[in-house]
Amino acid sequence: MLRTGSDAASLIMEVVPLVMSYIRTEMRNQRLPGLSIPQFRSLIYLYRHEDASLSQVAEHLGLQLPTTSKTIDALVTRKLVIRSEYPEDRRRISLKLSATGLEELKRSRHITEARLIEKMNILTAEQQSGIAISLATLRTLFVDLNKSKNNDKITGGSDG
Amino acid sequence: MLRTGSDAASLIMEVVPLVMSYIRTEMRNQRLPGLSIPQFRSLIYLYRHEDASLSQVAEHLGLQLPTTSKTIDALVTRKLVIRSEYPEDRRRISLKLSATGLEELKRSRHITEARLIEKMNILTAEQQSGIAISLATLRTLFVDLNKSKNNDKITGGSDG
DNA sequence: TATTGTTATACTCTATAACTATA
DNA sequence: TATAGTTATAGAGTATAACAATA
Repeated sequence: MLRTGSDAASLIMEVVPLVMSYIRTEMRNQRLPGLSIPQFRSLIYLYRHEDASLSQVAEHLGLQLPTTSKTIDALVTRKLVIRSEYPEDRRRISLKLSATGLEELKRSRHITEARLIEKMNILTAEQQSGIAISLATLRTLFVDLNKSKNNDKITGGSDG
Repeated sequence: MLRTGSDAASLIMEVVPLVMSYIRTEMRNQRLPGLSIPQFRSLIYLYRHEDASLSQVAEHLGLQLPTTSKTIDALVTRKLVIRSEYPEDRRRISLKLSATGLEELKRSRHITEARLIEKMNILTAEQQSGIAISLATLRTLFVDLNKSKNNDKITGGSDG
């Protein structure tokens, strides 16, 4: 069977919201207040990028600045993120994970991922591998959503 | 490189929200009021399942009944969906796409998919094919979210 | 009693517009 | 003028609880 970009696009439209719905429900069902998905994603970004600015977080998340500001604000209130000044450019803020934030990130990630891993293990090793590779490829396509369009072939994902 | 269910799960947590964010923005940026994602998904379901009940739609979408009720209500108000009685069981309602709903579904799908297809076409044919296969596999894992856990190996996707 | 669906209520996510402070 | 971020406001998406109608 020949599959084209159109098939892949159609499946993205169908499957991504489906899986998203699952993730959202899982995260909400954790005990302790838990993290929302944007909160969770923000923490992951800050885990990887020390001293990020709000704009950087917003761009990575594909959200507007006010939306991101509120999201981060909630995390600061919960003491999961530390917001401090950035002397080199006093318009900017500097964001980083607190020790508590790191713990919460690990805890939350572990619980939700555990359920996903169960599901993945229903699949064969080849299927799991194919999914990992495909998702890494998609990540390269969709990171930095607001950036320019690159027309070269992409060679799969790195990072981790 | 060996990839496990844990790699796949981790990538799902990272990439699915990323792509979701892209889809949401694209759908919102269409001219004419356009469809929200749950509305869009509801129409797709009704396109495939004539005379569905509200519960069936809710289960497919992985949403609670009141949430789904409101979503459908908006579609009925916009005359994209026809809600009628179901004489065999008068507690139920019968939902189906109107002619307008079908048109709107096609239009909305076409616009958003066109952007996705552009992105897919940055990739090689093999990458596109791998993504399509992986997503079809994921679909089989996540459809009917509230159903029992099946422990057999799954053989990829059918349907379309 | 159990099931199907709606209404009431509240909270989160998201956006745009208007604003402040800094460059 | 331009950029970084916040505040104000509004709308959509989601949930739980309480309810009505039917089985």
